[in-house]
Amino acid sequence: MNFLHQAISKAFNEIFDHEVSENQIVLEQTKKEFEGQVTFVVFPFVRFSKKSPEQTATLIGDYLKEYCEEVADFNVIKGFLNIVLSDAYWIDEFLNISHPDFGRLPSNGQKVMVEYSSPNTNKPLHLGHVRNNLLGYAVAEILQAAGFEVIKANLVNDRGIHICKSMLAWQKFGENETPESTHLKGDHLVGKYYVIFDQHYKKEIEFLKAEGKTEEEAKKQAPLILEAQEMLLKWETGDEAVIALWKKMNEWVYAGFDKTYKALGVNFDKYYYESNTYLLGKDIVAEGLEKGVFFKKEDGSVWIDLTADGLDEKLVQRADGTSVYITQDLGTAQLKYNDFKMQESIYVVGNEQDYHFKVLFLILEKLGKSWAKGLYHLSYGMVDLPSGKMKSREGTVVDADDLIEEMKQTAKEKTEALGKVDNFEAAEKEQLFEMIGLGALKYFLLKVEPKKRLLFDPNESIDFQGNTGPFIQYTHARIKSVLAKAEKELGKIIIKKTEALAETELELIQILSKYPNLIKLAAEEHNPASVANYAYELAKIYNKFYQTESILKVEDEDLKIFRLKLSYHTASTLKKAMGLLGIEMPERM
RNA sequence: GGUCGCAUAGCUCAGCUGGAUAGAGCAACUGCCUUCUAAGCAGUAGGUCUCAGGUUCGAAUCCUGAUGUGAUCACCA
Repeated sequence: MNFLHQAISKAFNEIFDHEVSENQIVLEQTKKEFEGQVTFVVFPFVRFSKKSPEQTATLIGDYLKEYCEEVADFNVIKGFLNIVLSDAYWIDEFLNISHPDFGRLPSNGQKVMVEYSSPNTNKPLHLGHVRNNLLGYAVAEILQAAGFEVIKANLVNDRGIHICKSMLAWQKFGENETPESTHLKGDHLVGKYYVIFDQHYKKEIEFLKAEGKTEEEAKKQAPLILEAQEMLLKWETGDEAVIALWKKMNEWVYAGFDKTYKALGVNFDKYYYESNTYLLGKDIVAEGLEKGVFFKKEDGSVWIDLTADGLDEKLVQRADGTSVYITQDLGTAQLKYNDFKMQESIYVVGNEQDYHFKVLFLILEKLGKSWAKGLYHLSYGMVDLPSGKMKSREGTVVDADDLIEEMKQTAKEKTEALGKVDNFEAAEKEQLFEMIGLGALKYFLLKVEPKKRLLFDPNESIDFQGNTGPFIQYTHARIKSVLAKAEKELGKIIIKKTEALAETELELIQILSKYPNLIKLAAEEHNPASVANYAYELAKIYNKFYQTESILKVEDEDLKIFRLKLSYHTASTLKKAMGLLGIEMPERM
């Protein structure tokens, strides 16, 4: 639409003798109820034109119609200049869409890291992690499509008191159970012992309280927690038996996670392990002290004063010299940068840690790290149940593996009920159920803006109709089915289309031509939801087209080929867009 | 209590950087399969965009305040 900006700018110059730069001119899409495709709102400019809005718009319209061959007509309603572009223009636009590289933005030479998933190794993944994984993956894919070089990173939280709890419980009550002996996924087995720990721990607390201790005392003095803490110390000193147990159980968890990751279709280029990074950051603490950014209290603990920035004083190193959470994050941030020298670094982490990241980034900035401005916390809302927050101890978590399995099952039931897959091979059926089930789940989680909290009702199955993944998948399969019947024609080169474009054809070309800009915006905003919503819009418009115009049965050969090509590019754009969300598209369903 | 989010149809959500009569889906109701896949299409009904001020030609959108709701304010991660 560049030519319109130029022409309108020129029009102001020539008609009203006033400079209006091109970037002051905002064009928007014309509302459906009016004629035209592009609207220019003249209200902000009437003070230059010194004419009524209607007159201003009409004068500009006349100018455009005369000097722009793309402008076929216009109409003016109040201060709105609605511009009708010629069919020739839109056909031309369609040829752009047909280019094989359409929608893949050229490399911008920028490197970005997306850290996501970052699980604890003491329990299996739940629905909240699923949202995190899907968001991280999608954002990474979108950035890549927008021309960035992307590194997907996973910072595994593999050490600490939580894993010691599982280890201890297994040691005490596990009777040498293994994933093999129990046929449990490793992460679930370890998670089981995390729960067992908690149950025994609670009993001990009750016991101590019965002896007259306060809740707080009881929590600190329960033998199990003391033993777990002792185990952590042994781990830190490299005790062989503890390390061996730790390795064994972590391996179980990783094998389990790998399955879940695979089922979700996510992947990583780089793993960081907290057991390797938890000691990092002390150099940075020293650096901060030297620069006077940090200060030391009498007991030897190190702090930063952020009260001038509206935050609090924050501890960055304990009196005994050990690291706290933020210490290692400072170190890890530096490590990541040293490894990749990326311009941007995104942390996909829930909004419960907003404050932490605000502090982390601010500290790095105060330390004068040139790369600190490229840090970004992609904060997303929690996934809540109707009963409130998910709590592992109360058994109200929605387990990721269970959910994936249920989605496949539901997909199977719904698909078989429709009776369309009776002639499918068994393997193709299975693949299809998986695609549809996961498509429904992923779309459900990604169509909502990340920062908004999400409500999931386990009693109400995720929809397969309307604004859903399966609807878009269905549209794709439908197109593929038409195309399969016209393979010969598809090879033919376009297109002399002389007839006027049908309304739905025009709408399709319009939305398709917006795809590259959509990718750019979605990348800037780190927002997969806009890609999801786009795919839905596109599918909806296509279905309208499909319903109102015939494709294979039209007499006119040129028109038929045009519509086939239009269908083809719709399918491929749907597939591309949904691919960025990690959603696969079936050839038939 | 301090700080930071969020608030749009009964429910779940869009709303393109301030524009025209605020849009979808689900749920409800009505039509459309001897015609390219009905997981579809077309239609009816459903709104004081939480409230009150302000900014301006114009506000769901920006500002201030209130209310509701969530997160956070650990020498946990």
